[in-house]
Amino acid sequence: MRVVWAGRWLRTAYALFRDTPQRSASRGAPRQRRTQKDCRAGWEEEKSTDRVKWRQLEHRGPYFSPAYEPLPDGVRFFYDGKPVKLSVAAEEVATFYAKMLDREYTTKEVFQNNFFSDWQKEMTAEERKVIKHLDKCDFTEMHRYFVDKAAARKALPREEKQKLKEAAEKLRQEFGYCILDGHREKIGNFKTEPPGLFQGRGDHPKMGMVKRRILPEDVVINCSRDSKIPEPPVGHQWKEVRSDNTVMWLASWKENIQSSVKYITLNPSSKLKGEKDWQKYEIARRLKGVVDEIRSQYRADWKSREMKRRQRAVALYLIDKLALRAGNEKEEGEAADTVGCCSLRVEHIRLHPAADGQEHVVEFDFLGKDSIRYCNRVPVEKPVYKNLQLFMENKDLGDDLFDRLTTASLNKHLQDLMDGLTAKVFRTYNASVTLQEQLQVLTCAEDSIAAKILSYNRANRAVAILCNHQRATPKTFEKSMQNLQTKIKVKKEQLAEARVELKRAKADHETRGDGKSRSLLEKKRRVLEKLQDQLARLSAQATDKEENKQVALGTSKLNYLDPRISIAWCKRFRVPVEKIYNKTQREKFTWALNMAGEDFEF
DNA sequence: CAGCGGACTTAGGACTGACCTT
DNA sequence: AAGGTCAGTCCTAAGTCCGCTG
Repeated sequence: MRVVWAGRWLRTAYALFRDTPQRSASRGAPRQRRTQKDCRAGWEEEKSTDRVKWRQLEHRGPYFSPAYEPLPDGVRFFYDGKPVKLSVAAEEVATFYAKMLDREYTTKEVFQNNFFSDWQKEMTAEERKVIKHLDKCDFTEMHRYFVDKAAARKALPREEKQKLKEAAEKLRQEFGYCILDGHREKIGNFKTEPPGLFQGRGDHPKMGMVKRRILPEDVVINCSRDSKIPEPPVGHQWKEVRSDNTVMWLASWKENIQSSVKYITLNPSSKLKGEKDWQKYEIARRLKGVVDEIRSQYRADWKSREMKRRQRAVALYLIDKLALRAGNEKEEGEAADTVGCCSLRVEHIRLHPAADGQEHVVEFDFLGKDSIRYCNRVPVEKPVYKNLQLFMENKDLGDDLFDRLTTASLNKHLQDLMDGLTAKVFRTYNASVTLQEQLQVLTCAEDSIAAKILSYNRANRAVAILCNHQRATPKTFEKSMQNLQTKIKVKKEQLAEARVELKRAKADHETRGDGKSRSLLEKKRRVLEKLQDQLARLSAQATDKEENKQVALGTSKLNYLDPRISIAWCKRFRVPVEKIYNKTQREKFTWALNMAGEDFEF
């Protein structure tokens, strides 16, 4: 099987090269990842060509958040009604809290407890003796100070604002770029994360903990040996300088909340990131070629005698059909309680023999990534239903649904089915295929550009819904919807008026029949047409807005939809690509922009 | 050979600033 | 000038998956 797919891969790559002769020479196709088993003799070569990410890397290191500036004397903190002058360290942490005072987040008990306990660690022994309870602390004067400061900044005269802007631009020019293999590339995040209070999403056990300041002494620099090594800020030194060209990051440090590593990395517009993006979609396209076979296999496995195999087959069905995430295990108490497919628990599903006029309905209700709720009722094939029943037998609500399955074992199996296949590839594959199908179904060649864009957004929306990409209803939604409706109403009135005028002009022309009345008639006709056009555009906008209220389109557009599908669609239907992708998005998808002709098929 | 940490992708919300109206 | 609105940008948390290690 491997050999067959390698052949397919080469053909695909070749086809891509032909589309883009100008790029192929410099870029090269993404390389297929090979396992040692496949090609033992070629392994050394693979190591040098596949794992190596760059030959030259030079940059300025991260830009550090400015040192803490103590509050002016007039800004006081009160404990139990009395002003208390805090030590600098304790004051700094207090300002973190004070800045957030108006956020609902800070009222949560976990947040307050975590904050207070971490704050006490920064206090002097004296302060600890006095400051015993958070509810006796009064940060309002501090809070007001920061609010005023923000307002003052906003109210700055134009020239001052211009100066600030120029300073920021200078900083970006200085720190925001690196040289990678001779090319100047944008860096994604060139600043270290400033200290503050940790804000996890959902019910996070660590919310409110103090995220400490990052110093050069925490930072590992990664750059090429012969490059100009970045200078640490005066009086400081780097934790380490290394030259590891098998990784893409420029600098890293360990963060103190989860003790995970944070990185300074390239911007998505960079060549290296672009190549990886391309590679991701090529893997998804290879899945298209084998997905039928994989589907028949997991169907067969629903009847397997081996429980492990059955669970794997049912989980894979859910991942494929519902675009669920893999669902790695998480350490309890370290993060919010969220799940994906493999980590689903009995409490997260309910089985209905019949519901909504359909048979074998499974109701899902769980918190997924970012504690976004996944709530869905879906009819499934009977053997799936029966298997789920079986997996739930004699279990408690808190038990794992798939107790014999891990993401590692699932991915290992997938790897055997297709080189490079993992659970998340199904999401990419199904998202892209859905976009392509929906565009096909929804687009009318005769439509106006506005109507075509509405169709595009609808296709995009179908994917976002599949992937459960939600957003909070924008705070100004009601208001802005109302404004739009008013505009529509006004436009309708104008339209009615224009109709009357056209009629009048028509009658006038019929009686008079001269050139002047004709040109007036034509003019009225044009006005009417223009108004109709504007109304159609507004209505489309309103529909789009309403349907999009709680759906986030950006995530799928940026991460799941092969840009070549959209670009091909734009070319085929004469929609300017700028209507679909803004400047940043076009930069990210540069790799695809010239590659996809109008006949590109995912 | 599981468990863990590192590296990288995916994610939603906050913030910003350009543009428009009042 | 002030205030409102919105797209675009920034931010960093939270996933996935891999490779190393004991």
